[in-house]
Amino acid sequence: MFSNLTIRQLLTFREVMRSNSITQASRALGRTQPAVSALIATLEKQLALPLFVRDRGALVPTPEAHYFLEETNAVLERMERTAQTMSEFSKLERGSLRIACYPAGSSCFVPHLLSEFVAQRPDVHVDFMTRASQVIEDLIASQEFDIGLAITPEQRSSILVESFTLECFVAVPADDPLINEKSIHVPQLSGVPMAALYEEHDIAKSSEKAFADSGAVFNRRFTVRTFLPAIELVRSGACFAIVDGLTAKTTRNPGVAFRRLVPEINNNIALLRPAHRPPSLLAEAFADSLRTHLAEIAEAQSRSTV
Amino acid sequence: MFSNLTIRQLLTFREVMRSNSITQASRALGRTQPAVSALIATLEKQLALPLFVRDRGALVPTPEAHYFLEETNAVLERMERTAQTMSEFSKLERGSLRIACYPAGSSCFVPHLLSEFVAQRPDVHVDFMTRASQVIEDLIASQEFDIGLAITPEQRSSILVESFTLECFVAVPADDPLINEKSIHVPQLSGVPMAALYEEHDIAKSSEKAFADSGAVFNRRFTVRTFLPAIELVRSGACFAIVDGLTAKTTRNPGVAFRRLVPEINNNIALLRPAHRPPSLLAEAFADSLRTHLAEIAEAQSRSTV
DNA sequence: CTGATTTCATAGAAAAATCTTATACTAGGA
DNA sequence: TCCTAGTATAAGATTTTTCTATGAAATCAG
Repeated sequence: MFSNLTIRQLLTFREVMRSNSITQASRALGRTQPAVSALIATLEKQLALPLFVRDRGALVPTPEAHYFLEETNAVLERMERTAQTMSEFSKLERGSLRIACYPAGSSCFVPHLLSEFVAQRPDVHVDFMTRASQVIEDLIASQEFDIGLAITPEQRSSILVESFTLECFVAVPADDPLINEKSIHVPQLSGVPMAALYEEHDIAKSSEKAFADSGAVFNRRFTVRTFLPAIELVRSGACFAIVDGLTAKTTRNPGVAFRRLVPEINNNIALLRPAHRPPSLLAEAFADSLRTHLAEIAEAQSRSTV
Repeated sequence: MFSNLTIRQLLTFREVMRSNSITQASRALGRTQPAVSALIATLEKQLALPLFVRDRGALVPTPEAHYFLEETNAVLERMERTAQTMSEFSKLERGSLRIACYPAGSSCFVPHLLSEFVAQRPDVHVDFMTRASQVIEDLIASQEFDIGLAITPEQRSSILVESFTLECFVAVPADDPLINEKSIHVPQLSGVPMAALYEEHDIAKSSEKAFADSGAVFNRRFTVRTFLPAIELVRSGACFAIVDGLTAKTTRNPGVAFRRLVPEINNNIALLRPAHRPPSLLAEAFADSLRTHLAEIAEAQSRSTV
């Protein structure tokens, strides 16, 4: 019914109303006068009413034209705003990003990347949530979050998983003699007080198994939920800890050093994204950033292993 | 910047979002599938972002597409409403009409035409005002009203005047013997008590002059501002009155009859419209109606004169 | 696993819309 | 009366849109 109306017509009409002249409007729009003349004529035919009365060569808008101008302005303004927003979307200057992250990545790694990512983008909104890895799986599967970082989960059709293998490190107090070792062998930690995650956690299980395999005694002195407090315990000299690679990589505590463990314990973490739904450009971009940095860390660790 | 976007694109996009399929959308829109496919491709290029991800042949909208759909709906709805309104304008089903009318036309003539005019047009709003003829001139000249009906004014460049000459009639009580005359000669009213307008009024002046010219005595018993009360005075037998043609034509009072006056007194009334401004379609249409009926009355009277 | 069906994309041709150039007409000012 | 400024119209060129035909990828039924 009105699908014949075009934005072009509205823009032209608005300009003609502004200048009260077809010739001037044509100049302002960079077109010729007959083009504008024909366009207005078409518009009048489509609306089935005169928009201008030609009074001695001049153009006088009818009351209907004034009404139509108001509507035209409303439509064009909305279009302009929309186009602006879409352009910001495409330039990644606007949008929202929901990120769910497991504790090890939440203290430093992801926040650091995030702050870099949003630095030049004042209109990007971020919803950042720290949860246990198992919870993050669900948050991603249910599409409540765009990007998740967690311990690599089981394969699930509702989640796209990109896994990275990081190595675990030993957190050593700066004033401990072991600080001079390049690598620490499990037997060297036999009986030494340790801070470790609760027993069900992969790293804790792997650690205890490594000790058992080496015939060493795992002296669990502290059980923690995340490695953050563990680092502080280590710093104070109360214990050692076997921590995940991300924590080791991102911790900046002068009282604690990280040394490689022999045999190595691996820890798989993954970038999670909802399947069955295209990502927003922004999510895509930030996922790129995360992916790149995770790959870099994994690469650096595996290289130094060789 | 966005002038390349067309309503057609928005309509097509909306349909594709609705059906989640280019093929179905093309069917719904009565176009071919490649046309829609190309149109969406163009749209994605213009917005510089993907709107759909082709997931195993199916079309899955991106988050940006969902946002764009909301904006699209808002724009299209507004366009639809506007087009609807403009269509109603063109069919004279909607609009507003400001009418200023002098007293003689206000009691019956104009209201009657008006009610007929708006009968099938529930969305037409009317602002009707009764004022003295001199005031009406200004209301029209200042463009506050679209249409005026008043005693014919002096020529003014800000007012378009269409004048009609009506004849004045004698209002006779139904029980008076003069009721049997076809025409009443001025001398027959000599000394008879009369109701007349204030002395400055054209009709009053013409009447007194006619009496003077005939050597008859004008017995002014009542001075009134409008003829409406005069008619009632006549009905009660208190007096006679010489009233304008419009009042005579439109009064439906069984106690009063109207007879032609010899010699005749003319009364010029005019349809007034603001110059330098195009009329709304509605004003134009109602002016047509007024013009037609006034011409009819004038014609009928002048015919019977012959 | 294979053939049929569905869906989207692409290419070239056809059709439609839009623009430009050229020209005519009108009104107002020197 | 001529000149200027404005709009309308016509014809040809250009651009955009659409259609037909076809190919490629995925789903589905057997």
